[in-house]
Amino acid sequence: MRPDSTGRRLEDYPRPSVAVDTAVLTVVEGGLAAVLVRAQGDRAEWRLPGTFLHEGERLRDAVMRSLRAKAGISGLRPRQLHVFDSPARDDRGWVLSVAHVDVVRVERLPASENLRLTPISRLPALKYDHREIVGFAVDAVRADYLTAPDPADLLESPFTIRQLRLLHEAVLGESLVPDTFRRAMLPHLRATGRVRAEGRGRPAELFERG
Amino acid sequence: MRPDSTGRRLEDYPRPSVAVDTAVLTVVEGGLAAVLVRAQGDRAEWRLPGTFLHEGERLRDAVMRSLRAKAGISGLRPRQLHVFDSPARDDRGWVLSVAHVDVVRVERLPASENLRLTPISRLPALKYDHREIVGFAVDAVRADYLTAPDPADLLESPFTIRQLRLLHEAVLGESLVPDTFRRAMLPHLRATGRVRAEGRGRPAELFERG
DNA sequence: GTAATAGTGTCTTTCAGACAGTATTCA
DNA sequence: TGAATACTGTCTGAAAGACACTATTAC
Repeated sequence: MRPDSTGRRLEDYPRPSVAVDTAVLTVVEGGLAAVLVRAQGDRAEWRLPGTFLHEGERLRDAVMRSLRAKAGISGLRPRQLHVFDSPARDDRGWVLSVAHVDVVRVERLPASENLRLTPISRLPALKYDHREIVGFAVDAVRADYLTAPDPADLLESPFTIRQLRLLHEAVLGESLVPDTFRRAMLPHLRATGRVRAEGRGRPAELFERG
Repeated sequence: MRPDSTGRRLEDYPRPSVAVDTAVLTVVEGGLAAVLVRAQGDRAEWRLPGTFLHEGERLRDAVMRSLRAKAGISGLRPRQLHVFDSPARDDRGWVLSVAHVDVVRVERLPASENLRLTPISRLPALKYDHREIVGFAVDAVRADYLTAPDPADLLESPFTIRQLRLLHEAVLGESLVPDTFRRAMLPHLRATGRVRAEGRGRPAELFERG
């Protein structure tokens, strides 16, 4: 390798281990929930799925690999959140963690002994700074759901505006005014002309993302 | 060091070099400008100030150190933007760059042969992915200036609302409606009771961040 | 029929933008 | 005095929230 502007070569610099840790969020029972994993031997220590970066690997590829390996999930669109860099954050040594978030449909989560889906309001103690990562993830996803209809593609298309509103209420953790929500979302939706009955009452029109 | 859950030890994992690169932004002549530096021997290659992480060093400390060493700036509040991770982004080897932004008053920038202040609309070719970093930085700073009065503390306090508006217009790169701007900012300001004459016309009331 | 849900029309409130009118200073 | 800038008050239009009314279904 070539020397840099200070005359030193790349190998002369200390190098941290770099990990990716991902908050996988989904919606269950009217609210956001996070996927937690635990190591085989450890009954109690829950954490977010993560892994160390492989040689020359891109961060999003490492995220996908860790989700597949640790949680059996095929990730979709991991999004970078923040680098956690406290020198003492990992007792094994100097480890930087690049936190990510990915939002997936609950049906894509496999059942497993070492996997757990927990509402974000009732998270257990998590290893490292993983609780903080969930906080970053929730903020990021909620910000997205303020403006666009179901940006994480959680709803099967087509859907009714009621389904869409219930989903947004679950993600945001607060109820929305139906009138205002309908008016805000209609410009971003395309009407299919078809309708679907949901229990009692007049069947609702079906829409697609526009 | 202790082995991790897979039985491997930290040193068994490949480790990338980790750099920090910082877009230092300021306001000159009615618009945003970025600080560019060049290495001693290189007449043409401009880049953002940056450095490699030292052993156990925190990212913000590395940013402060690089600004002091490469540009003679005492940074203020560097903010993390994004990790650039393309394996080919640095021809010296595998280098991750954690991009940052810091906003400083133009008076704090020293004059130097190897330092240049360039309006963001007329950036020259930059090394690595540094042009993209400036883009992230500009977006982040503009988002801040949409809601709060001078969040980067560029204006000496106290200031008039006209001064504040001209600053926000410079940062955002667009003119603002004076009436609306005044109404939006007043709740976040504290009146000092004093006034200041700026050329002709009725002197303007002076405010502080509230 | 009644209850329940979907969708439409309209009223009120709020706020941004426009603008007129007043206040205060310099030339 | 007139020009320039600061500030205040009011009008208009757009959008959110509230709510009444109609439409369509299950029971």
